[in-house]
Amino acid sequence: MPARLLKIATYNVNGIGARLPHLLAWLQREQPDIVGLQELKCSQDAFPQAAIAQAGYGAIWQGQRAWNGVALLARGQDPVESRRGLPGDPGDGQSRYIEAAIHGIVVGCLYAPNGNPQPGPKFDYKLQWMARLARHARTLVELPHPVALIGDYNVVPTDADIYDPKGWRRDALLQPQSRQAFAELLAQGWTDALRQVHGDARIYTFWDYFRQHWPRDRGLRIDHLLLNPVLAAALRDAGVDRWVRDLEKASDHAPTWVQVQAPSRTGK
DNA sequence: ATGTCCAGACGATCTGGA
Repeated sequence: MPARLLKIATYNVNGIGARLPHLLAWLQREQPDIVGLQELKCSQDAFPQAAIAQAGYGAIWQGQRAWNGVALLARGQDPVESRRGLPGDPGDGQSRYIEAAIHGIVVGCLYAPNGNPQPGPKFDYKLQWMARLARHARTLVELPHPVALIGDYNVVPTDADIYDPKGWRRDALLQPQSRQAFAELLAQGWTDALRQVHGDARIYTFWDYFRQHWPRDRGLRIDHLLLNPVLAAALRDAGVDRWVRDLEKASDHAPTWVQVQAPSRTGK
């Protein structure tokens, strides 16, 4: 019997109010099984649950007025929520993490802080948040079932992940401390799925709105799917749905995805 | 400093954030 494949995707929508038509068109065409969304930029009450249910997806979300906001969508089922918010700072009111079991996989959806300008309090918050993420990730990586940590990490891991590292050298996304935080996750045993599949190929997931960067393909790779060893063994393909970035009034990010062999229902 | 887009606000343009 052929193995069933699951598509897991992450998409920073940059405002779900402005981007709902794009989101629905993408769900219809690509039929991802598991979706993490970031930058909803909507209050908890304003999330378009009815339209997403109509498209065939159950959803959980953590909204926030105007900024941040994350959601998880599950094709044909409801996510089973396991966590809302990163542990380690009860005073952190920013909506940046939500986690659930979907189709037999534990999925954490994250929107890491941008951190600009650096140095400064926003950069300090970015590094503290990444340290909290690392502490939580350590509790997930060695679990005996498949786990994915997907989202906008706001980190360009290496100079090969950006069109112009010199032009961005002072940006928070390229700082050694930011890159070290990402590298520490990989050192725990997580696999960077896009790099695993594509080796040294140029891959971008974000093209800012300035200076016609999209038409000139001047991008950054900052949306990542990290897989624990159990799930990495099931990895079959990975990619970026660039056609979504080419739509009129597009988000500055494109959906980024992996295809994995579905876990067996009996478990292991 | 620049570039562009989103959401919100005592709004018919400004601001903060990215």
